[in-house]
Amino acid sequence: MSEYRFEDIESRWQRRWSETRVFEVDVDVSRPKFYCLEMLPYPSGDIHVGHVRNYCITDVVARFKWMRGFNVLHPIGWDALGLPAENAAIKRGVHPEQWTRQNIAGMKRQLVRLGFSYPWSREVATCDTEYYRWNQWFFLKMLEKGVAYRSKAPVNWCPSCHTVLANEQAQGCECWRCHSAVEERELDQWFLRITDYQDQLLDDMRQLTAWPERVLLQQRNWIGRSEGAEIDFMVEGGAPLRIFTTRVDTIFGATFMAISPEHPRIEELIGGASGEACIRQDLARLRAQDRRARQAGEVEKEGVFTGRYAVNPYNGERIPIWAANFVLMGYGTGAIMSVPAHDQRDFEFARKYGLPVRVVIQPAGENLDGDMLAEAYEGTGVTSATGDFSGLRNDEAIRLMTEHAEKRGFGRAAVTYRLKDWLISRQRFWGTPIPVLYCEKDGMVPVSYDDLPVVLPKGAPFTGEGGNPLDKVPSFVEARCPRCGGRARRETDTMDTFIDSSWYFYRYLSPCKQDGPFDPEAVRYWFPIDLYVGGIEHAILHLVYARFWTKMMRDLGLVDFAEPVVRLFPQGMVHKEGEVMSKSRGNTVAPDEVIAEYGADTLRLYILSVAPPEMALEWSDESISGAQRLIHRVWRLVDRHIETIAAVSAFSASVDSQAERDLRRKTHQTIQRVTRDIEERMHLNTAVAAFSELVNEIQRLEDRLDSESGRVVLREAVESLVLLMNPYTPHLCEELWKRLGHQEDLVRHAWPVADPEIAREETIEMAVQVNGKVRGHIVVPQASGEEEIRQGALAEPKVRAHLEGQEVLRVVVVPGRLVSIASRRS
RNA sequence: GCGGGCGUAGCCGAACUGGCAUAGGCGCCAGACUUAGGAUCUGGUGAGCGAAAGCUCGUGAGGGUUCAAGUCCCUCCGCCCGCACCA
Repeated sequence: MSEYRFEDIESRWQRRWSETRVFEVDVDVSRPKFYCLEMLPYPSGDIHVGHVRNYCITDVVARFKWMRGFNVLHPIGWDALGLPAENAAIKRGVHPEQWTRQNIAGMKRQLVRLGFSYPWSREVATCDTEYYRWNQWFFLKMLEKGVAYRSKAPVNWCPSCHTVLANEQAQGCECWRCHSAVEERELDQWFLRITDYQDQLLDDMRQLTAWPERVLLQQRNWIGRSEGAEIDFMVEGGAPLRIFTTRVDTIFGATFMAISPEHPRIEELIGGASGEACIRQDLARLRAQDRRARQAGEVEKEGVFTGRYAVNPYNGERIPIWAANFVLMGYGTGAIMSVPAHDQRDFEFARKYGLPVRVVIQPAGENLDGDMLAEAYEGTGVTSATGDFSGLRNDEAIRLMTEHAEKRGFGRAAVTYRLKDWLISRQRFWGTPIPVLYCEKDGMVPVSYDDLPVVLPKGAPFTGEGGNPLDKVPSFVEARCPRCGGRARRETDTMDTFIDSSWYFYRYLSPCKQDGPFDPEAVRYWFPIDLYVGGIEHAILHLVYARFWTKMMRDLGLVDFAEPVVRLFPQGMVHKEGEVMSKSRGNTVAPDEVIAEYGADTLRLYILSVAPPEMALEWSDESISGAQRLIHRVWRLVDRHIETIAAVSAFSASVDSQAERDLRRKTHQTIQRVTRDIEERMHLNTAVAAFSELVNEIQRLEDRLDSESGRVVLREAVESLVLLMNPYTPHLCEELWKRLGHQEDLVRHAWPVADPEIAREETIEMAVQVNGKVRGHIVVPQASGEEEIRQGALAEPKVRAHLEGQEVLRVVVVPGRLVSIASRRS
């Protein structure tokens, strides 16, 4: 009996896969393709079993698709630019590139050790100059089209990361990377006009039928499309003030206006007011309130009267203009009409400052009084006390009142979005240099295409102080203007690394291409991505950017479709001791130790068997022994039958004993189950249960299979098992396959096909219920008719006993399932 | 507050369109084989009652629809995730 030595087996097959380049693929129009993608990992150092889970899922699907005859692209690369490398440089004095390359080498070794089916010739690292040069190329294209632009704007600054952040990356006023509170700064920065695509990003969600609804929902919320109207209120002694509202139907109930303390016109409005100094002091206090708490509505509503009045264009009413902390400059126009009767925020504010509350929408069958209200009424109803617009259903009022504003020229229907343009400048070194120059004479000048790439310089000082190290490299900063040849200063901001990950899946198709970011022919063949597996935390960062990027490329004429990913599959997190496993929590389990003790196949099988891939998985060191045992059982099973099995010829003998029929049936049922579990349902864990059942069944029957035909059946069962398990435990299965006398690599071998005739049960055991309780079982032939089953059920002794003295009211026969008898005392 | 998800044995989890709840694994118990076992194999393992056949209860709680509910509907509880003064 031979021993299962996973170190030998796994290293041998890993070597073979590498030497025979078995996972390398090319465009082959004669075969159907499958593009199986996992999210680009950041090379932080060690991978933990959380990452491993992601890659196990795609590896099972990739190997399965191979065996189903697809031409499978399952590439991997590295999200290799970004802050941690630079922080490591500051801390330890290693260059970010060196740190990154070392980490990549280490992680690559781990991935190879896990036996994943990657075409390594397509490996891409975004810190390769040949990668990021295309970031620069895209940037120049976008600059030409006006998609990239530079603008001064209030932006989010992370004091700990020493750089600005995009809106998406500072949700809840917290830095997505380090969770520091971000500050607002007014800076000149580079943006991408993602807002040009906001409606497409929403509308094209219709195409994303294989994306989880919660991801689409998160994206919809983030884009935050809101339909309403813009109305200009005249300001006494000043220019009109524009507000945005979704409830123009309540405008007759506006009893004051409120503007953000940060509103650009605030100085003008308070200028010359009585008590100006006091007002200014109050404003300063409001502005100093914690930004996050203010945005989250956690601070009490406060404000100050500016001393000025506006005029409601619908009724000519004069209303005071207040500055209020609950009005945010970042949304709409930064000014609102306040309708306390119909908006809870306005209501709270009005009560605090004694401002009038006037009801103008009456709910059906009620007559609300502003002075009596305990809270705002925000529902639907009929307009009242609204002049010419009285007595209308409020949705109708919105339509008519908007029309009125348009006719009179003081307002119009308008749509507001929460999405902001993508701020891509970063004041850090380890990113793609933005390819522009600032000439003393010509101003901002793009680097010419011929001068790409603009390469990150060697020898930058990583001190952690004094801003971006790029600023301190004269050979980088000092340049010639491509237009006039005069002195120019190079832009030292680098790009957000989310740019790198917005299009890497195109680069995989032609990673060495010199004259373009990717080969259009290859895109035509491989795209769209059939399956994209990764963490849910990217629902509105990476995945919105990536969708935008493809649309932008389509508008550049580079691709002819709008959405890159057919099916998105967010895998569940791995937890340990009830918490998400992560480096920052310090509760990671490294695959290396597990592999050293159990082998890669056991780790893979365990991770996949314990929970469905989309659900959270609680890591447990104990239950891994279940996977280990299954592998040992399969190993020994093949081992003890290898000689008898190898001796039998292909299928010939007739199958006649009960044991033979039982095992054949189980074999074909298992093929059906596993195929469906992987292909249709992605229930990768239940397939493992099916493996166990088949092994159990083989062991139960093996002693009764020593005839010629028995050995044939046994061979079919064992070989099917090896084929079915191959996506999960490829080293083991390749080894067993070879021992079983085959030459071919398993990925090249066809997936087994079930014969439904063989898989079908000969007889069916059906439960018989009497008044909802199972009282007996009957065994009927497969082909029984309903009447036959019905008679059998009524004749079953235990059923008869329960029907004693009862009148049968109804008999429901569900063929193949059960019989349900309803009765009552007669 | 709004939106989404989840809640099944001691633990992880099965149960596709309503159809015998608890497949498979872990753990535990017993037995076999063994110099030995943390190896392997076999059997058992939801709760209560019972000598047994069997009966009753049982999918977070309560109600409903149905011949039949883990699954559908209503009310509530708990946990997780997302959004949140968005005008």
